[in-house]
Amino acid sequence: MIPNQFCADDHHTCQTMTELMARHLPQGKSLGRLRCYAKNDDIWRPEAPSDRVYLVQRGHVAVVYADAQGHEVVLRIVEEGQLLGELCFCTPEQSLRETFARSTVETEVLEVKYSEFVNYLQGDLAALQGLLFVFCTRLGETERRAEILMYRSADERLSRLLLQLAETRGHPHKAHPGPVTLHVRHDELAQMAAMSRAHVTVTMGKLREQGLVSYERNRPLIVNMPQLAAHINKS
Amino acid sequence: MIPNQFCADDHHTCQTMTELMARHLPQGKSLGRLRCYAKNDDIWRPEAPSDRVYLVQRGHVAVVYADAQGHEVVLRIVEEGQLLGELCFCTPEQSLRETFARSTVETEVLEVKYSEFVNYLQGDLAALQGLLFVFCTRLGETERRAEILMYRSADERLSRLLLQLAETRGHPHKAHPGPVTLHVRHDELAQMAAMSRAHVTVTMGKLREQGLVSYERNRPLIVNMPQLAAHINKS
DNA sequence: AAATTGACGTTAGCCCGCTAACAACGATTT
DNA sequence: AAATCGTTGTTAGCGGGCTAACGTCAATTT
Repeated sequence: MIPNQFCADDHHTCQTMTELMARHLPQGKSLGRLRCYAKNDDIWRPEAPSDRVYLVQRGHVAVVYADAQGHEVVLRIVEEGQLLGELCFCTPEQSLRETFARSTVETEVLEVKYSEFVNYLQGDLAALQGLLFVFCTRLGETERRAEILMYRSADERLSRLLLQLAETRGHPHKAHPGPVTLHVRHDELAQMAAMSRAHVTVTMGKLREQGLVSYERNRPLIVNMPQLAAHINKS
Repeated sequence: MIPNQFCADDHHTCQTMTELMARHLPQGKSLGRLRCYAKNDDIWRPEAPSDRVYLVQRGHVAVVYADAQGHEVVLRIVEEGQLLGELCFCTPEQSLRETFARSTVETEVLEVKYSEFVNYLQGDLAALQGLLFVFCTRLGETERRAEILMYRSADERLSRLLLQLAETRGHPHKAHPGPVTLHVRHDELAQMAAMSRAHVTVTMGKLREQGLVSYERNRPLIVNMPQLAAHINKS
């Protein structure tokens, strides 16, 4: 009943569980409809009703908030196997999304009507557990994101962001404990750390000089996690 | 089964539900133990195990993160009737909290061991629904907080923060739609908006000149919500 | 091969917000 | 009444990060 039993003692296992649950959710009943999007397509726009949820099958989706001036900030990146949508039972069908959901690469999603999703959940206790996992993981990530943004120096915000990204979506290097690789551009980092792209490049350059990260043109970013963690605790 | 049925179409109703659920959670079984704290007491510290959850009966609790230099940021304010604790099933008993929970006024909390909490949830479907509500509300608030922090100008961050606070914990003025009152100090605003206290005072002064808020020494803060919302959309 | 595109790199100048320090004022304590 | 405390108000000076505008380099397109 309570997901605890499925869960080891680290957060990473929990996140894996979340993805598994999400994968199992609708496929048994062959719910929904498969949709494909090219890079930079909008999956929804602010004026769209939030009457459906999505399961990302392949690719990445950024949830983006844009203010009146068109200033955009990335609220979240949703990856393969994860749920996408306002997962809130308080503001269902009638209300509007107030964000963009935009594919950052070529992406396939399974689109499920909200009412069908709810029906499915009602009949399946395991699905409810899965949903608890999703909320749990999302909340943790979002709190961490907010924590990062409260730091005022660019160095600190960027270092902390890289650490979080490395922990949540980094691919470890063949059994080495330290470095993990990330695929992320400077302008994406800028939107996530609330900095300008130019200053991200400058700051990343300094981190590279210190050996905390390494990257080159068209090479993945390698984050040296233990050293970066140490850097944060004494800056 | 699905909380949707309990829930009207606005977020405020949902939040009320959350509090009601939290109130009903453990009291039927007389779980836990009542504890009292004076102002500025620590309910937990970073090195404490996260083996229990709390229900705030009276008062306010701030969840605070402090880095190595003692720089403190307020992650959340938990109010009367709300759940306090790492509500995550992934990192239970063994792990440590990495934050402070500190009463901002005289506070009473009901302390419930994590294992008892889980037992209770296993037997009570309504409690599980309540938990879903809690997650839902928390996630929404936290995302909004992160969104606020991504803005770079002090004016914008502070305006948006005031609007959020007014929406989530403002007391409306006798049937007037516009202004709501808040009890919050400048240094608290500073910690939430990631600014210095001095600059909060300066910025608040400007907002006051424009008639968007009004306050005086030892008077509650009055936020003029519609005008403030308009101010944001054209700054 | 040439042109175009997309991403990283660099710099000058400016402005915002921080630090630090102190003043003003009300409330509470002694 | 005097002193202390907590909160808001104010300012000078400085530094960090932004804007804007370019340059560089590799990959892709034509």
